[in-house]
Amino acid sequence: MINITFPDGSVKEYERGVTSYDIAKSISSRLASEVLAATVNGKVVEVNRPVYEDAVLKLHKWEDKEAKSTFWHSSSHLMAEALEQLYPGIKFGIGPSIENGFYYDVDTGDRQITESDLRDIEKKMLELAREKQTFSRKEVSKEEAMATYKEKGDEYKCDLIEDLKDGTISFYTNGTFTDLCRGPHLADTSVIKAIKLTSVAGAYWRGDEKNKMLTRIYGITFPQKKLLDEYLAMLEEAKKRDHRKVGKELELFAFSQRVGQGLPLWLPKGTMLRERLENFLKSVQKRYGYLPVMTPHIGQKELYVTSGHYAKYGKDSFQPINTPQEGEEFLLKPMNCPHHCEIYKTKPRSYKDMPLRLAEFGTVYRYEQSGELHGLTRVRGFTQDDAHIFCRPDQLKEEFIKVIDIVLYIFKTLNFNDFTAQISLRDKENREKYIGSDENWEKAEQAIIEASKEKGLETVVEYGEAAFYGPKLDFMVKDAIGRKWQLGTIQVDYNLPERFDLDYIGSDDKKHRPVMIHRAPFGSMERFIAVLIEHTGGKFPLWLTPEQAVLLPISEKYNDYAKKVAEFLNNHDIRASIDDRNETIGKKIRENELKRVPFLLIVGEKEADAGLVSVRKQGEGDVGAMSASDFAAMIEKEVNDLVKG
RNA sequence: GCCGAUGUAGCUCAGUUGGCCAGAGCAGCUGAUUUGUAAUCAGCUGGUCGGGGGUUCGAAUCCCUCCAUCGGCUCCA
Repeated sequence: MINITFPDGSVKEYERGVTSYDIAKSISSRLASEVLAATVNGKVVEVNRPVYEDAVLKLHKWEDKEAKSTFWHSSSHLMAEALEQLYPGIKFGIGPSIENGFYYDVDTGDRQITESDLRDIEKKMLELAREKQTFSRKEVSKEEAMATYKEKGDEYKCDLIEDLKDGTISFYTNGTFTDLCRGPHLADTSVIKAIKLTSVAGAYWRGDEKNKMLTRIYGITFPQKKLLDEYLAMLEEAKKRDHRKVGKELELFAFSQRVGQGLPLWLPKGTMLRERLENFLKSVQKRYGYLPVMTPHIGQKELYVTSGHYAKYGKDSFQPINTPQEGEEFLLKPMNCPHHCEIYKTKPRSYKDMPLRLAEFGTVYRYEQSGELHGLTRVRGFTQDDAHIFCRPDQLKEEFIKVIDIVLYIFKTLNFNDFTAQISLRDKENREKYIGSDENWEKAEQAIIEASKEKGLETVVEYGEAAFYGPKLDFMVKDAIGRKWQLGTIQVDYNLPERFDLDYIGSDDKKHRPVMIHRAPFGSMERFIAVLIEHTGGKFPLWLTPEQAVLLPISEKYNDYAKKVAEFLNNHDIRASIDDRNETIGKKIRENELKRVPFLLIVGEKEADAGLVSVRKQGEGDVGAMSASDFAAMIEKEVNDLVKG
């Protein structure tokens, strides 16, 4: 007999070799039918795997992420089986579960799978799922595994086996399909009730663009049809918040083929919103002792040769601008730091001047790959809310902490609660990719880790994600459909001060090298606003929104009264306009609601006589009549509360 | 850059297997209406069917090419 410990701490005795399924059944048959995977002594396994020793057990139903990943991983095997039957001779790469579903990378040879084929594959999968195919596990030797795939002619699997250790290799078989796989899997395929293959895409084998491109088929499955419908409905809802769609509807920004790919045009309303954000950050930065600077949009090639960026990105970027002068070359600036370094050098600096914090909303240009451009989140011309902090090495951590404070304050004010903080360090194996001394890297990495810890930031550490000149702390936020984007960034740099030969005179009257921190709390205005749009669905906080209130006269007779009220509100710094079109009040309300105006002020005979406005609040409807000055006071208070937060 | 898809009026979309001057709704303009909390009515204007080339008696529709957009991959100073 063995002892099984449950999550609530209770312990029960079972026969040696009992399966998680049996255990679930001993509790209730309903539970047994819902259990998809189990964690036994910290390892996720299939429910039909026998347990031979005392164990801590957790049974996973659909709600658990362990169950979902098992479910989706098994679904990818099911899809592979369907593909193999529909396209004999197809070769397989990898087929993992992902955050929402699964994919499988396949090499279809001469044939091509396109989106129109997905329905047939889904149908085949459902057919196979209904067969109640079991997933059976078989441990194999490396030699045997290799032989199997050599015979099958599947070079991708051979490539994978190459990297595996003998004795850790297993095959899983469901129906006619056998796959090299660590598992775990579902007990059988019958629980897969709803299937949606979502898209086909190209993906390089092993993520390396030098390798062959395989066909990646994405899909998602559910144990109930209802769950799939809900998922699809949720995606539809998310698409309505897409910043590209909302940006067009609200006339915030636009693109023009003639201006060029990835070069946004800011429309009046978008520009005003952006200016408000800039002013907000400027006022915060003023409190934190930043000094504003401005630098040109171009710089001599020599500037970037000095910074090292030319060697690294020169070929893959916008090419130099030539002048009538023979041999003279300028580059569009891809970042502001070199210019700021030159500002640092305009006069001798003392240790007493440190830290020096130079801030600029600097517009930069980067030739991003055409396939990578995406709305406002990935563009070729954008404005960084940039600043460079030049400080003494002993001030590094403190300065870093202050920057974290600014980022957190901004996120809080704008209600970005769901972010992740990522510390990006060097790739442990490939240290030659980075420039700068080992010692400086070590110091910088430690400073970031310690500063984050002191601020109580929950962080994830990613190795190999650092910039080539230094480690960084990034703040990532998800967009409407779950894609992660980097917003705020804080980066330590020992490299540029070296390259630009920056120094300051210390208290010992000797020259010392300052440390540099690059930081941008928003990241870029473009990307930040894109994410802000998707988070709010275009219903911006009152202090940011382009139009805070629109006056809606019931008929032309009340236009004059509306004008008077609007003037009064404008004098109180409230952004109010009049919709004096010759339309019904119903239509004006509808259209201004669709424009996400927070307050609609309806004025007709009653209001004009009593000197009031009838207030209709976004999302709440009619909230009653009040005087214009009461309304102004209400707005003023709400704005102040939001910004001071 | 790579794989796949898409591109018809300012916007959202119809347009059957190639075949009469390419359609609708919204927006815009003109007029009527003077309105009480999510679409008043009528008329009019608007399209080199993404650009270029080809096949054909005939192309929005088929083929080639370029551009842009969308979903991924790679990249992201």
